Amino acid sequence: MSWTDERVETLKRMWGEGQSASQIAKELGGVTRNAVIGKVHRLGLSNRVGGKDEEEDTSASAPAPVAATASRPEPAPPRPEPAAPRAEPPRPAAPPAAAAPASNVTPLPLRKAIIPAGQPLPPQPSLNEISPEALASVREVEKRAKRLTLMELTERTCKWPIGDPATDDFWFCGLPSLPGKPYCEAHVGVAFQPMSARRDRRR
DNA sequence: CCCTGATTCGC
DNA sequence: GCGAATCAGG
Repeated sequence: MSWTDERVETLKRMWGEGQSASQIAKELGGVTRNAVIGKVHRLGLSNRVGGKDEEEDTSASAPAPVAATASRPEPAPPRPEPAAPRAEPPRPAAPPAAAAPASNVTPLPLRKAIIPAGQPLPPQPSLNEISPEALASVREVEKRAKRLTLMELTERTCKWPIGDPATDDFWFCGLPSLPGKPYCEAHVGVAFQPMSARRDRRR
């Protein structure tokens, strides 16, 4: 893989959005995060500093403290080039157990899901299908959930959706997921149930 | 351990 | 220019 203009553009965009090098590498494919970081540096956009050239200070000149990975300034997106074909359609936010019962069937061939997850997100099981023990456990765990957003999920974070997707009261568990599983221990318990267990519990 | 970016240096 | 290896940290 080489750094085509398109790939560089994606790199710049994602880096500007505050995406991590590894996330960018996954998106691009064919490169490691090291390659991304290396390219970022070569492009000279490693640090988003306000001023231009910034030389080192040999003496004690209190420089403005630079926030590392914090604050995403996200200034007014300079949407220039009126002729540039933006081949990037609106990124469809993958609705897990979301609403939108409309005629589903995503028309867009969304290339790669935003969620770096392997498995699709299953619907929330009905409460009456969950064992009381597991339910209690889950509720306890959800108090400690890290409340991650979609973008913060990784292969090793629990992707169990919590809350109402239609409102702001929605996030993902985010606790450490079991190896090879998309959920943490507690949520695996309610996500993967033996058929027999579900039958017995059904009315 | 998981992750992050930064730097070096052989290619 | 490229990026794996390595470093330094959270």
